[in-house]
Amino acid sequence: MATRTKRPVGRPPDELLRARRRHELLHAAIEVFARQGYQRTEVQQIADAAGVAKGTVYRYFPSKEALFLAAADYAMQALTQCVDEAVQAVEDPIDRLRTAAHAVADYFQRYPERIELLAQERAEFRGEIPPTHLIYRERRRERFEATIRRAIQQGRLPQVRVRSLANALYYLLFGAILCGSVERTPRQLRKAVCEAFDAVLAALDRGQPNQQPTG
Amino acid sequence: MATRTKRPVGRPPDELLRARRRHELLHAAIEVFARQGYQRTEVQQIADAAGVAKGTVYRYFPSKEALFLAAADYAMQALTQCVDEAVQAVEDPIDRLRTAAHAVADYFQRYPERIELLAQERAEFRGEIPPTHLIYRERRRERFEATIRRAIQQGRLPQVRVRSLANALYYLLFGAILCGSVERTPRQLRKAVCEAFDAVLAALDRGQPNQQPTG
Amino acid sequence: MATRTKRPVGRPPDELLRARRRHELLHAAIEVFARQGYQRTEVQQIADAAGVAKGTVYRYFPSKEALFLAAADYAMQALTQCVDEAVQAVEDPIDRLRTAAHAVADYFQRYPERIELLAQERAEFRGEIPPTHLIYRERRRERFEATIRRAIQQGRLPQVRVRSLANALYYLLFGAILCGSVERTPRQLRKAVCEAFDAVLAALDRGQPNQQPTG
Amino acid sequence: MATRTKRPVGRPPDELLRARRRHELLHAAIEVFARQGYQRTEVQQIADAAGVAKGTVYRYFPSKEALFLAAADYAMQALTQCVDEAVQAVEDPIDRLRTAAHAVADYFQRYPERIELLAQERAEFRGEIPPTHLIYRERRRERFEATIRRAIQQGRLPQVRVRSLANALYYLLFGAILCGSVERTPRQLRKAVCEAFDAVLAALDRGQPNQQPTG
DNA sequence: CATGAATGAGCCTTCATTCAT
DNA sequence: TATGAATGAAGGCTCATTCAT
Repeated sequence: MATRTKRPVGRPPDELLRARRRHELLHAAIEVFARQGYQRTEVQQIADAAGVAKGTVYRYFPSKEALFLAAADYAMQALTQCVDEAVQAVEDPIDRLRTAAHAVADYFQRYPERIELLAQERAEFRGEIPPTHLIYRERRRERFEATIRRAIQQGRLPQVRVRSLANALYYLLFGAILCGSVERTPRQLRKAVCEAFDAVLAALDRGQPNQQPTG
Repeated sequence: MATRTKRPVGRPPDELLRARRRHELLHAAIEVFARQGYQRTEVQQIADAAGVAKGTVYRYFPSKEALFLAAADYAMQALTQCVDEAVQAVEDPIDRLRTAAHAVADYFQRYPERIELLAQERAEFRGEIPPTHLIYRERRRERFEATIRRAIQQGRLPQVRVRSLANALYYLLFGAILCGSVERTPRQLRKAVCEAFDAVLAALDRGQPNQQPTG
Repeated sequence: MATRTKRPVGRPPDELLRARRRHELLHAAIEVFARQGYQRTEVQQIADAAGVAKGTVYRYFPSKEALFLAAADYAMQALTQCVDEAVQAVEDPIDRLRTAAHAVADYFQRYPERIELLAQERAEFRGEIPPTHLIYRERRRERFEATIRRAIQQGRLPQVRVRSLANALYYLLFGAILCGSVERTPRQLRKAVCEAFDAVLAALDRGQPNQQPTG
Repeated sequence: MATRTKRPVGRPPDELLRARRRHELLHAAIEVFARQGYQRTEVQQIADAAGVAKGTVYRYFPSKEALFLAAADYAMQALTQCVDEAVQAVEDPIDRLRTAAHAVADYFQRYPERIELLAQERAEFRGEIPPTHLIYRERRRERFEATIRRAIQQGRLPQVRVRSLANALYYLLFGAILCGSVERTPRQLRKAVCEAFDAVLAALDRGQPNQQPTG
């Protein structure tokens, strides 16, 4: 009944507006969740930060929890993208590893709050959902291990199990980010992460000198 | 009202009782906080787990927060002790490092819940207090770096900055514990942590083969 | 934006459209309010049921409350009409009473949800407005009591106060509808209402057998 | 662990206190729910009326809904008791019926608000739970129908189906209470209910004059 | 000292209503 | 005129903390 012309032929403007606002909300959420923690954050504060009414938040995300997880996912996706771009043109496997690590360090120097999202996610939702960062790790694992395998084949890295070494480097990076962000400025964080990673990489590397210090 | 244990003339038993109950409360707190997370845990649940009334909890700890921090501190202290004991008799520096790492892995295999305490502490109280584990790290840093320095002097580890290498190994261990505990049994966790650490250590090590596999 | 039915020169069609839509909204409202209750019903649901946008509802009714009351009134008006039509040609006073009661039963067998409207109206708006059904009762009271008076004069009903008997029969019918609708199918409801009313009527009736069982 | 002497031997005081407060809460709930309706009532208002904090309400009833239903049940139980007591010593079946109806009228003259509870219950929770008053009706049905059967056997009531007549009288009473409470004082309500019931009873009654007007 | 009933601030979520397009 | 995105007041329920017994 009733002949309603829903969504006037071309609908982009609506969709775009909606996407933009969703984006704004995510950014506001990252900012506030990161600064105050999940539990200490009121949805009203995020609404304020985004310049909308509280009810509007719920038009875009069904719950505070969903908003948080979307924010965490957004942050991890952005990180992944940064790393992918940085690594893209790098051929030498050892360089690739270092470049990737430095891209991570750069990212968190630029968005230091987002580290907290990882920590929050783990603490609040452990058990219910697998941490976002581990999901993204799995998606990249194949490529990551291939790089390491190549480095070993080229005699650049010692002959240890690829999986173990890949895990170790991931753990090192992850631990450095989490620990390093405590009582450090973003700049110091970046330095600490790079130094730790580079130290191990340098120590592991045997030969063919084609690594230039980055940063 | 009938059989009430009125304070017996000598005070000591009271002191002992109080210490014992505090101990029980800490264990109950670790157990429940670790299983459910700080925010999702009600003080009543800890009281139940400890077999006391809720009010009693507040006779031993001024607040839920203080109880949590005391529990986290307790867990870290126990970990420190385990590592100290394990490392005590080991002379060879590389062995010392591996032994320490394995002691950490053993500890968290035995008390896997306690990993959550670290994560919770970071997420909930970041900014207000420095994480317990970093405090304990600082206390042991001197000794830790001394071990590494010795290994380098003996030519067992490559010549990179001690501080950087020490940090890197700490980050690696910390990251392995935190990441490794997700979707793994305590046994698998231990294996993953040891493998990652050993892989790096083996890769770093130059020479004098005196490492026996532990565990 | 392309094919928009701009107000055609003569206004009538618009008026008709408006009336039709108002009608559709009332039906949708009856349906949804009856099924879910006033408070549990969202205006959006009625808009959906009517196939219009939520804002449109407010172009026809100033508030949710007004919409509900209009719906209840509509239902009672339809009932009144049914009863009036059924009773129109019936001469014998006892038959008129029975016919009226059966018309009510028929109506609610056909629109069982509408019983809920009566219940809802009473519960939600008591005190603010007199229940619709009592308003309609007052309008018909004169005629109703005249019928009873006639039956008494004809010696068909015992000599009790007309007002009391009229009230009693109304209460009986009203109570039967409200109670009878619980855990009964519409068909069973009709049967229960008719049986109860007929039983009393038969018990009251003295003589001149001209009642045929209806339904 | 910990040898706690829970509930000091005799526990009456606690239990009594709890029962008393539960009682107070029920009365406050009846009062406020009846005056304002279920939805328009805030739990805080009931807490205020009972002189306790909001949290305390939730120590006695798990939810607003449960509180309401408990209140409705309480009111119906009290009604049942009043009727039982009034009817107890009455032998003559017609008298029993009238006495019961008058007891109901008396009860609602005394507690006119409680009528609203019945209306509210029906409106808010229809479908989820059977109305309290119908549950209590079922429990008394056997006795009620026995009385009517006896009256018929004694030739005091006409020979119509017992079940139908019992239902009819119940509906009449129920309808009278619900309709009669609108725009009437408690005193007028009582009068209207009694008159309507007595009118039908008088009209039905054949013979043996042993009914004295009550009230 | 231990208890656990009472407290009340706090917060997520809903949804009637508005209004720019 | 119809739309539906935005608004923000409202309220049920939780739970850390207190304190009379």
